[in-house]
Amino acid sequence: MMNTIAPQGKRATTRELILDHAFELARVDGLEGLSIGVIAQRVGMSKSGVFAHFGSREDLQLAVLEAAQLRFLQGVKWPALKLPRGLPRLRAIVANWIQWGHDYASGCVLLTATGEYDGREGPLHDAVVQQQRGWREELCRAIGHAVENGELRADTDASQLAFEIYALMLCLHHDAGLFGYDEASRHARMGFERLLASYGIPTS
Amino acid sequence: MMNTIAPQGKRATTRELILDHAFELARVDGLEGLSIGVIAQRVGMSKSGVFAHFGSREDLQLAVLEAAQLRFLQGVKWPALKLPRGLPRLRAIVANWIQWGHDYASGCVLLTATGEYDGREGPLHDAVVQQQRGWREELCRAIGHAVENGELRADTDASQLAFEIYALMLCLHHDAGLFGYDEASRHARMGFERLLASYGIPTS
DNA sequence: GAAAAGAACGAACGGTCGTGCTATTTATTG
DNA sequence: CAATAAATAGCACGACCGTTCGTTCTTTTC
Repeated sequence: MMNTIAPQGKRATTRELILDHAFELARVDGLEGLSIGVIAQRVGMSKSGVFAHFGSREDLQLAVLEAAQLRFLQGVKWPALKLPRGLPRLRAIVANWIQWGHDYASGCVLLTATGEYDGREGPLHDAVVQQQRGWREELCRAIGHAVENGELRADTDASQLAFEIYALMLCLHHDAGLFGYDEASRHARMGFERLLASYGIPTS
Repeated sequence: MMNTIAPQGKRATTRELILDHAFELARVDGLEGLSIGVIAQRVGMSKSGVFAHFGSREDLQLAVLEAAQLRFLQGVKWPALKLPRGLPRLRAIVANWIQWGHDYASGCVLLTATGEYDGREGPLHDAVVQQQRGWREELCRAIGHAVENGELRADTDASQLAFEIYALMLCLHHDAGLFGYDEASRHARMGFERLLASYGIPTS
């Protein structure tokens, strides 16, 4: 027989186990600080055993980056999709994002990665750019729905508002890591409310 | 005789030469990516020659961090001090900051450093925290002057506005590195104007 | 249960890292 | 110019890096 219990092959299972530990390491040391030896130690495997799952260190880094994005979407985007399009969903995205900032105040792989690869070339740079561009577009789309619903001013520049929301979240992570999450999240929340008030329909 | 030409001892001169090259390297690879061997190669010295100027790699990183801050203050803060306190100076700070984002779009040592050390411990973490805290306080002070002058609303929360300004600058660097400076600086400038409009005295 | 396939191990390679040493060269002083 | 001090070079060490390769152990297939 083949699979009595395991829902997926052993290969995929340990691969995810490796990625779990690699993800935690990358949160602190960044993708560039990842070391196959250290990962192997944490997982309880040999270096070559870990290495065999990814043809190279770079492929491992790419896999960790992808895993990080998956977790971000799971925590921020997907739950928000359950809410109706427009302002409710946009609010949910931001709320989830701020919560995400709490869980990962000690280091977010995605943000660290942009800092590590924005001035370089290669597959990792490209992956980061594509990831960031994609998420920004999703943000613009959510804003667009709110405009269509008449919940935000019709002349709203979606990319501008997306920039400003993203800015708040960046600074949230920045401050949460350095000064503490509580004050940072307060600032972020207030900033977002101010944004909505500014871009919202004036309640005559 | 001693110093015929050289305005300062040879030691200080080559030390600054080393820091120049190290600074450029750190812009791309971060402080954690600095390597004494690579620096020595660029400067045209031996590894041990470079090493002798700083007792350890960590001290070199600290020196680079300090040099980076010096340049930031030179480019952003000091020129703004020539303007009168209040809104003019605050505007100058932001304008210089945005310009700084242009010159260093390919990587800012200070920002990279926060990402590298916010989740760790040690002298570098402490130095980064102190640096960031100091600059944020300066920002709050500049905002406070504008409030005192009656150029911003009396109920302005300086730390909140400082957060929002800092957020814009963070996202400027973020986007400039990934998507290009021009659009990013447009967004940052518009965001700042919107902030001033929001916190400013309503022109009755 | 035997045979084939897959996964992990262990050792080793070439390379780079930061860091000590000891010379040797260069600059400063009397 | 000679003497002294400072600056740099050269070399070696131990540690870790990513990677390769052949072997061993475990799992799947017949």
